Amino acid sequence: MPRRWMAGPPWLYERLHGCGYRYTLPREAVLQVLTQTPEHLSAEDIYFLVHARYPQIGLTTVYRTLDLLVRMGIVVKFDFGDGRARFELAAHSGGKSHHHHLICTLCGRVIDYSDFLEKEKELLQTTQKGLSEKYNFEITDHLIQFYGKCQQCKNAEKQAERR
Amino acid sequence: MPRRWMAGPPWLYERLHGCGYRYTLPREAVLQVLTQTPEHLSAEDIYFLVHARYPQIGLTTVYRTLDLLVRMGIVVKFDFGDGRARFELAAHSGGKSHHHHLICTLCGRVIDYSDFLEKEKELLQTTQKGLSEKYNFEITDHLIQFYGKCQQCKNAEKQAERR
DNA sequence: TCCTTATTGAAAATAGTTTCCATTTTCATT
DNA sequence: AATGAAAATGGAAACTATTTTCAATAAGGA
Ligand SMILES: [Mn+2]
Ligand SMILES: [Mn+2]
Ligand SMILES: [Zn+2]
Ligand SMILES: [Zn+2]
Repeated sequence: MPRRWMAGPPWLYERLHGCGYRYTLPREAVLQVLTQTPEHLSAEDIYFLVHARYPQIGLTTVYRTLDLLVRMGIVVKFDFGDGRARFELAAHSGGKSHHHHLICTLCGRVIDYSDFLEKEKELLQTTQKGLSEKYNFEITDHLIQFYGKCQQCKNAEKQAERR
Repeated sequence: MPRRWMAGPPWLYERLHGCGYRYTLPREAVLQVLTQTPEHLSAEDIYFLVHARYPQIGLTTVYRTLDLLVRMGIVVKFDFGDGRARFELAAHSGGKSHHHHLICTLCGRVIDYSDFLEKEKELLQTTQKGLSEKYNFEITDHLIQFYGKCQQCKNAEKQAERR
């Protein structure tokens, strides 16, 4: 494995070492892919992109690396309901800032949105406070997703009707 | 297969026939299990419960039946992130009324809650309207879930610390 | 009752992810 | 720079929830 020291973001080395982990090429490569694409990549997507430059890196290691990065809070894992996990760089690690997702149930397209976050935050605070009091449940995370039909699929549907 | 006609709710027969489907023992049995347990059962859970009374009914059929009931809107399918789907009777079919879920990330326990629904509805309406205008996305469904630590797991944690 | 067709059950297939384990690599210590 | 203990890797095999296949069976209209 070629040793190209610290071609990745400098904080990665610090971050890994701070947690007692080692700085390795697969970790750098996976993070690089996540940094360069704003899309919601699956483990396999990431594997292909990593593999294009570093053919020796295996799918297993990509899975392991993603798991590590998620546990370290550098990467966020999503489930859009199509049976494969999706990964996105966390906001504070250079990813897109706080947002939620619109998911087309017809074509699987995912749209990031960050409108109405103030209103959302309001609900979340009220709800979190109320629920933690009522159920003594300590809320650490939340998931808000909208499902529906995207513009493209609506158009395609109209086309089909017209014929 | 013993024929015990319509031991299930009378509307099931109508509902199935209305859609061109047949009234069968597996369909009745699966629905019965879902009616009798308010929990969030997996397909396998349901299979075991169905199987206890009707050993000839197979897991495949349980999956198929659940899929059918979900498509008909009689049953709702959830994903709590543990890799297996969960099923719950839809509100208008005799299930619990509209609610969301608190999920303990330590023990997997799921708590139903239906507080703050007014505030939630408010957010949903604002968001749905705004997003459908901005992205021309037609929202048909939403998912709101909270993750965290349940009371029992918090207590267990304290116990562990104390020793 | 008869006949068409939907439904079923068992086995095999699928697909994403995880585990196993022998080999390689990292990096703190010499 | 060399050493060595521990961490990390990659490929194969295992795992697990779910789906597909297909021959046999059952539902229900005629
Ligand atoms: Mn996103
Ligand atoms: Mn519920
Ligand atoms: Zn679409
Ligand atoms: Zn718990």
